[in-house]
Formats: sequence, C-alpha cells, structure tokens
Amino acid sequence: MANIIDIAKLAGVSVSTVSRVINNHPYVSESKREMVQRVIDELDFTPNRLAVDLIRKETKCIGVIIPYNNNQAFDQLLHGVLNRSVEHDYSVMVLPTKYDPAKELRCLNMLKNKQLDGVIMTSRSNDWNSILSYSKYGTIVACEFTDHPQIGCAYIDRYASFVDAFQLLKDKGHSRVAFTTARGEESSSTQLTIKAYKQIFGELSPMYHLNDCQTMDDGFIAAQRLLNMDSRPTAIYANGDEVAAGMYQCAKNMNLSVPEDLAIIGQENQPVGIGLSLSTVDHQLVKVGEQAFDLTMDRTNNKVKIPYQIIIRQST
Amino acid sequence: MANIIDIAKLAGVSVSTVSRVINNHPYVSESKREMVQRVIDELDFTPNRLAVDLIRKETKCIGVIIPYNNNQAFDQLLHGVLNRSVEHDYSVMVLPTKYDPAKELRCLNMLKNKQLDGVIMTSRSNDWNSILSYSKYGTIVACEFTDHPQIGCAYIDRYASFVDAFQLLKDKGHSRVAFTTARGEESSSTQLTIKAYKQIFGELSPMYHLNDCQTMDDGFIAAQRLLNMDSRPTAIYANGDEVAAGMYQCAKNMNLSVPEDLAIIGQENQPVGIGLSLSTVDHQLVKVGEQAFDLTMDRTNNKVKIPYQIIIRQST
DNA sequence: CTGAAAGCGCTAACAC
DNA sequence: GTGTTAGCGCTTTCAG
Repeated sequence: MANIIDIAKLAGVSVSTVSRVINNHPYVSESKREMVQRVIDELDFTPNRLAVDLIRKETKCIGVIIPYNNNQAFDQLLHGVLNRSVEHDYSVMVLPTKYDPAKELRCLNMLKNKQLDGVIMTSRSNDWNSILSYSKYGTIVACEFTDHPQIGCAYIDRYASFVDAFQLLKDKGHSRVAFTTARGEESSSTQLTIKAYKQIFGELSPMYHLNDCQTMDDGFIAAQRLLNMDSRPTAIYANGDEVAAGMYQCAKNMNLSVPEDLAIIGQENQPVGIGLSLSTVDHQLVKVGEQAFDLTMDRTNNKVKIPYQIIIRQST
Repeated sequence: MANIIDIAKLAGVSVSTVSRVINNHPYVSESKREMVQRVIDELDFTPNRLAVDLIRKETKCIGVIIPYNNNQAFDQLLHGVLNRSVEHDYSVMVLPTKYDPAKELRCLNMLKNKQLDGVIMTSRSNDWNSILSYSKYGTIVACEFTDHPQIGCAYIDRYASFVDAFQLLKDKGHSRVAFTTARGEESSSTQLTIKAYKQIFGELSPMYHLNDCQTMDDGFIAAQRLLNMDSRPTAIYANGDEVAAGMYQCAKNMNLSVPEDLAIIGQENQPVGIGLSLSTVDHQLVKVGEQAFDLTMDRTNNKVKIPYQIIIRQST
C-alpha cells in the first residue's frame, strides 16, 4: 500500500500538506487540496490506523471484559455497550476471561500497551488493588459498585434487589426458600445473595443454596436436588431466567404445579422467562452496559445506580 | 511510560538487545538477559502494542460483522468465534452495521488500514464485488456460501434446511402453511425461504409470508394477523425460536391448541424454544462461528458446510 | 552474541 | 499556506 510519502511525491507537495488534507485541516489552498485528494483517490489510499494511533496516543477502542462468552446476562451488558459505542464511533473488543485472574490482568494490560483507551469490567476476578494500578493507563469502569475514586461505576443495587425478591417470597407465605447462584462465595454477587437471604429469613440452611448454576440444565438438576429433599423448598429464587426455566421444567416433570407447589422467580427478564411466564427481577443490564459506555467517555468516574424492576408473572 | 530506549540505557545495552529479550530471542547472554529483565520489571515496562503491530504488520485481531447487536442468532455466531479466538490468543472486535452498506464498508476498511487481520461476515449488505476488493488486505470469511475463491465460507445449506422444514410440515398433512422472515427480499435468506416454499407447496400466497420479524413481540403480532385470516394457516415456520414463542403465546391467547390447531416450528434451538417445547431447526450457529474463526486462521478460503439438525418437540 | 542504524507510516511544532 | 524535520516506540537487517 502506498503511504503518505508516495502521495506527497505524486501530488508534488509535502507530507504535512497531505496530512492536512487527510485530517481536514484548514489553511490548505483549494488547488493543493484538490490535487492531493485526486492522488489519494487514484491510489485508493487509506491512512494506516496503527501509525495514526501510535502518534495520537488514542485508539478509539474500548474493551469489555466478560467471564463467559455464552451467557445471556453478559450478552445484555455487551449489547448495551455496543448500542452506545456505535453512536460514538468507538470500536469494542470483547474480552472473555473465564474468571481467570491472570487473563483478566492481561486484558487490563491492553490499556497499558496502548491497544485500548478504556475497559468495562462486567465481571472481576482480581482484588481492586491489582486493578487500580491499571487505571493510570486508561479509563476503567465497573459494573458493580466500588468506592475507589479512580473507577467509574454503572451498577445495580444487587443487595436491595435480592432483599426485595426474598421479601416478596416471604410475604407470599414462603418460609422454606432456596436459591441458586452462578458461582461460589468468591463471587460478591453470591455473598450479597446470602446476606440478603439471612436478612429476610434469619438462618440459611446450607442445603437451600446451590451454586455453579448457569444453564437451563443446571437449573433442572438443581431443582431435582432441591425438590427431592425431605423438607423441600416451596419457593426458589434462581440466578437467571434460564436457570429458572430449567427448574420449571423439573417441577412440571414431577407433577408439581407452579406456583402452588413451587414458586419460582428468575432474573434478567429473558425470553424464556417471558415465554414461560416466570416472575423475574430485571436488573436492566442493557441499560447498565449503556451507562458503562457513557462513563468511559466522560471520564468523571461517577457512580451511577441503575434501577431494577421486579416483574411479577405467573410463577409466584 | 518508559520505552525501549530507556530500558536499554538503564540496562547498559542496546535497544536491539532489549528487543531480543522481550521477544525471547536466542543468542542473548544470560547475564545481559537478566540485567535487562530486571530493569523491565523495575520500571514495570510493557511494549507498546501499536508500535509492535505497526512494524510487524499484524495485529492478531479480527473483526466480526453483525447487523444487530440484540439478536440471539448473531450472539451464537459471536460465541462460536470467541470460543476459538481465546484458544488462539486472538482478540475480536464486534462490528455492528445495522445492515448499512456504507458502515459495512467502513468495517472492511479496517483491514486496509491495518487495524484488523481478518473479518468474519455474519451478514452482508454489499454485493460481492465491493467486498472482494478488500480481500487483498486481509482474510475475509463469510457465514454464507459463495463461489469466490478469495472468500472462505462457513455456511449452512439454508435452502436444504428450509426445504426440509416445509416438507416436514407437508408430511404432517399441512397445506396452509405460513412463514416469517427477518427481512424482505433484499435478504438472501428470505429469497431462499420463498424458493424452498414454492418447491414444496408450489404456490405462495403473499399473505402467508410476513417479514420484519425479529422479536417475540413481532412473532405475536405476526401470528395475530395470520390467525385472524379467513383461511388461517395450520402451520407456521418462524424465523427464530423467539418469534415462534411469540406465535405460541398468541395461539394460546386465542385458545388454539398447539400443535392440533396450529403447528409451529422455529429456528436456532434457543432457550425459549426449549422451555416451550417448540420444534426447531438448529443451524448450529455456534459451530458456524467456530469454523469461521478457524478459516480466518488457515487462510485456505475453504468452503465448509455445517450440518443442521431438525429437532422435533411438541409444537409439530 | 551485540550494537548501529534504517525503517514502519504518520502527526505536529516550527520556520519561512 | 507550505515544507522541514523531529519524533511516536518498536523490529530487524547488517556488520562486527
């Protein structure tokens, strides 16, 4: 490919003039501008973006850290980010980590090596201290709350939402309530769920908490375990509508009616939940993603809380 | 941030030696290697990726062109791509186009400006001629079949799958069969569906084909129109399980039983279809995405057909 | 095994 | 208005 020097030579001008017309700078005579443009068109020239970014010290590209690449919840967040990034003419890189702290750090390092202007963390597998040291290389925004002034946050008050959901179940008269989580207690989301549970129900019998639930199948299996117990729960709060759907299937298989024999409430208002008319708490992850992107732009490191919504359908 | 020259000075060696240790080249004395490494660690130095890529003429980054960023089918494709890209230590950029040809061209231009080594086109809004001219700048692989030797293809035999689905319905005794598509006849997928329909049923009454269906709501509305007709269809082939789910809801609302009064078959084997036990034709889009990535690597421009599967559940 | 030097392709301060 | 030139930060011949 031709470079800017070739263009300059052919157009009979200097490289700066070429650069000026490429970047629409003023103070270029119309005649030269035309001349240069003609040569550019003739040679079908496109400026090398790497060279431009190298010198400009900016890539107009941000990364989105996600743990899995097959999880609806993270898709929703990503969609939110994409909604906004196209409007702002930014590119976005998807960075799956599988919750591997080392991999996550390598992603953050893309700020340091100048590949990325910012990164949005929809999940986190390192402690904040390790992460903070990267904030001097670019904008970091998290999809969870944190006090650190170097970090922007687009977050949901998960604790409140969990409390609400459990309260709802309690108000309906349930006392044997189980719940599932995606990960173990290394996850802050899991911790908050447990805390909220205890807040509402006091004790948490360990057998009422199952983790490592991600898919419909996981939900089915979890429900199997739960519903075969002697004092089986009368309500389950699932960590996602797909998981909830699996539970619903299982209950149906066992000839239990929902919500009479078993109440189910899911999360994230996903299609399968709508289809099965499952109640859900919608954390509005698309909005979270949109807000997260906006925060990478305005560099204020604001903390923005996104409201959640409980949607009551026929499973409670 | 320090650069390679700083490191060289502090370590008392030349920049080439520093470069050699960074890139694990042989022929560096252990003593110098250690010295350099110590300085690198001390200064917490990371090579600037833009500079490296600029000179190496390679970014280890590919782009995935998708039309919408809120469509499950394209999520599946993207997931497939990500599955493989992490294994190969490649980054991936998501490039939503909204089917805008100009935007699509700007994405392809990222090959020319050296930002991307390759791009996977899960959708296409330009004619092949416009696209082919970019293939000299990087690998282009399409998720549809094309003869062009410059293009790798990971594709499904959509025509065959449509024929199969319609045949299935015909075999079940349906003669009034309707179908929906995501777009109008500008889409090759729509064209193929129509062609397959005519192949099986001969005539296509225009009122049996509804387009612009994307979501569950779209499916609901489409079903409303279809089911309120005088000679209402006894079967509908939906262009996606979410759309099919909307139709299912509508049928239920009208007190029609599925499949007795209305057979429904969807596409892509999505959670909501599993939840509602809808029959579906699974085009295995995750595999398509995986294969597409593999094709960007091996540069053979092979044409790889991915088998589809029809999954019969209770809606047919 | 090591270093000097010539780039990669572009931008922008500076001088005219 | 326009051109000269010094970088941006790194890799890679080519000598030695």
